[in-house]
Amino acid sequence: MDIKKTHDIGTLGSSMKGQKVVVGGWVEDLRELGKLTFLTLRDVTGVSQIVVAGAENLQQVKDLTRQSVVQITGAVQESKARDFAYEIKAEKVEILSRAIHPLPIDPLGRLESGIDNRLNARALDLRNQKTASIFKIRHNVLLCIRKVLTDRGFLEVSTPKIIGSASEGGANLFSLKYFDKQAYLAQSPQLYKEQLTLGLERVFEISSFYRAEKSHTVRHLTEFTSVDIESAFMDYTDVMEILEQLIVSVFEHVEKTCIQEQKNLGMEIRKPKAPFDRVTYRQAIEDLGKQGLTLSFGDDLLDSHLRKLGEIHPGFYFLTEWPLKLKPFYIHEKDDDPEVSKSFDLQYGYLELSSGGRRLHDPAKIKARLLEQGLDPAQFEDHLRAFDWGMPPHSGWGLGLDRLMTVLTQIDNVREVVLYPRDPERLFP
RNA sequence: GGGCCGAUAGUUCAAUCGUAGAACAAUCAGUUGUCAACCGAUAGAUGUGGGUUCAAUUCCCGCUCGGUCCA
Repeated sequence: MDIKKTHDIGTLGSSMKGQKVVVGGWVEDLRELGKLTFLTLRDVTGVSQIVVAGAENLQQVKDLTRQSVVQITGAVQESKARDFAYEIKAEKVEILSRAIHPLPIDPLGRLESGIDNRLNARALDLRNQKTASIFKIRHNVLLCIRKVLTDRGFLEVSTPKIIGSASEGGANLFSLKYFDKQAYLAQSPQLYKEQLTLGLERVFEISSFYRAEKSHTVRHLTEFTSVDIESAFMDYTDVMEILEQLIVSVFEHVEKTCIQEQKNLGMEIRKPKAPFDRVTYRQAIEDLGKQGLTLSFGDDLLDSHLRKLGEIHPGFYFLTEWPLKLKPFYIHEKDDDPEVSKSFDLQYGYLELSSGGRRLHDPAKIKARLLEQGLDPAQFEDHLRAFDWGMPPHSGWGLGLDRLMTVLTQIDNVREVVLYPRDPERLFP
């Protein structure tokens, strides 16, 4: 049987009256009126109405279920329907695949199923135009990120996800058996991307990373997508600017290109204004002190603190110059204030979207910091070797793509914006 | 790991210590212009183990699963 479509539904129009077409798609809805049946047929490009008449064709669609796959051969004609400018009068109806009934969720979303049911039937959930819109937006976000970074002279790279030693200290790593060796799943491309600056100067990676944290919240996943950049000859303020411009570009791009998706989601994307506020850690704890939350220099900011800061600074802002001791071993200290680091987080309200900074490039300093943090420099031998081969001063950041998606789409739960999310409980599908 | 909330029909919800109700979906009948079609009929459910009670879906405890907040 020939399954060649002559047209995608989105390419049809009322100007094609009388033209014979072959279309294929999923039965979204069907209305039987005795000697006449209307089908609403959807493919990935759009939706159309099919009119079925005649004893033989009616027999074909008599026990047709919603979401079944059909191929229609027919002619385009004018429609009297309110919602369709044209329709297809079916000459031949072929059922290519039958959907069972009942389906585990209502893919039209007329009755909105709970997230657990939808994730259990995720592939089907994508027939819901609201859900599909999220992932069309995600595609456009990725497209834009690649374009912006490429235009800035960054090269896209892929680093290993199976790693032989714990890259930033052992906590929170998934371990796995690698034949007869111990291996781990990478929680960040940090060490690799730093090394790559000495050969490629400016690199970025968009990839999944893994964190074995038993956090069950709307913003944590054990497998998440990270956008990472690392650049030689840039200070932390330079990569902050790149991040800021990237965020603005992403919002602008989606605002312009995803009109229908915004409609489907019932939301409007509004481009944020650059520059974002820059708030130093010292300023932040001072502000918190005024709100009755007393902190000393060196205290980490808890969720409650970040929420309060989020109230003071709604939207995007940078939280900069953290105490060095709160930062990983590879972060550079400030020249005039060695207690403070050349580091920043990009926040959206209370939500941390990105973390970055200037990195140490002097191997002696790195070794000292490793010891300070109770880590064994011998474990980092492979990494440290590269620092003797002409390691340039460099800076970078990692951006949580899934979290950015929740901000962009104004959706609370990060599971909504990931096709098959992994959290401490969910391993299937 | 801890707190709070929850688990009722395929789905989304309601109710009750004593016959568990609706909407959408389904099945059957009718309908040649529907478009979240209409119309009549039919069928379909209290997560799991224990306890209290004459009686538990309802109250209590454990477990499992989910949601959410915190660490």
